[in-house]
Amino acid sequence: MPELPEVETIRRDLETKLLGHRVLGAQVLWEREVGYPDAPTFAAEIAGRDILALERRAKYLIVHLSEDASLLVHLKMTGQLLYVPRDTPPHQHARAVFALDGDRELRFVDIRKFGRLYLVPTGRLAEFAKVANLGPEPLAASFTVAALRALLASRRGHMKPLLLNQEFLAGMGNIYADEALFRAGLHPLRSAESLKPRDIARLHEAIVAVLEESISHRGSSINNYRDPAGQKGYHHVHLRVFNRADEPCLLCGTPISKIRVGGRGTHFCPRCQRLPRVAASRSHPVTRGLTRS
DNA sequence: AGTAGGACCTGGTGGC
DNA sequence: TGCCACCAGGTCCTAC
Repeated sequence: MPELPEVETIRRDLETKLLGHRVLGAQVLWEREVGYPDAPTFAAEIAGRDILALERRAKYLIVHLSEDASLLVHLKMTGQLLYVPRDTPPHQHARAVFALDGDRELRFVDIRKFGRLYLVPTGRLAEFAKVANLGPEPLAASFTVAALRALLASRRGHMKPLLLNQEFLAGMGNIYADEALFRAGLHPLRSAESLKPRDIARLHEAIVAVLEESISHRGSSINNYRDPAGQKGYHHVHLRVFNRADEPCLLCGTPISKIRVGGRGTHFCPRCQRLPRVAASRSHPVTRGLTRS
């Protein structure tokens, strides 16, 4: 599941390989993965453009091209962008192939067909709905404790779904939401309005730390994530709660709990991430038992 | 504004 | 061994 650290790793890798090169042509193998414009137009329009820059916004990879066009890629759960020699045998799950100068190809491989490609005018990128409604970047210098406090001031509801909301904060997914809450000592069902200044400061530190640590390990490969060379990241061995249900907490030894929150598998330590009694009875009457487990 | 549930998809897994 | 139900999750959509 590519989240911010995985997409950032891909961006950095591809930047060293793609800058200054040209897209000779594109072949769309599964038309529904092209979100805009229609697939034939997409393929025709991208041909002949030079690659000027690579940017990441939330979980989107943005490839800036010449003549006022940008390619937006969302990998969703199983998407991969593979940079390979042209004579590499075809991938079974390739959904689009971009021919590049220099006998290379960029292949968009996506087992589950959830990923999306968009080709939009660079000048109108900011108003493109997918980008326009995104919240702040957690690794930007402007994302301070005060900024997080301001974001939280107008929010209610549980912390886990809030961290997954891309309009609240851009780039967190299921893995790093669980990891950040663990690191901050906050229960996933903790209500946003119940956070004290001390909690917000810890959460801020936790969000930045888990994302930066993961980037330094080239992301987490729980299932399908691969970098442009087809290699796994190695941060998943450093995860403290995600995918560790029933295993001992690394801090206190208590078995990690797994519950469903907002329809998502959610991992936490019932001892290190206690739900305050008041918040428990007010926001979620059944959760008091969960803190014991 | 929030919550829930369905839709989109396929591969892997566990039960029988 | 084979079959099948079910699960995984990012985002969008609808309904409440």
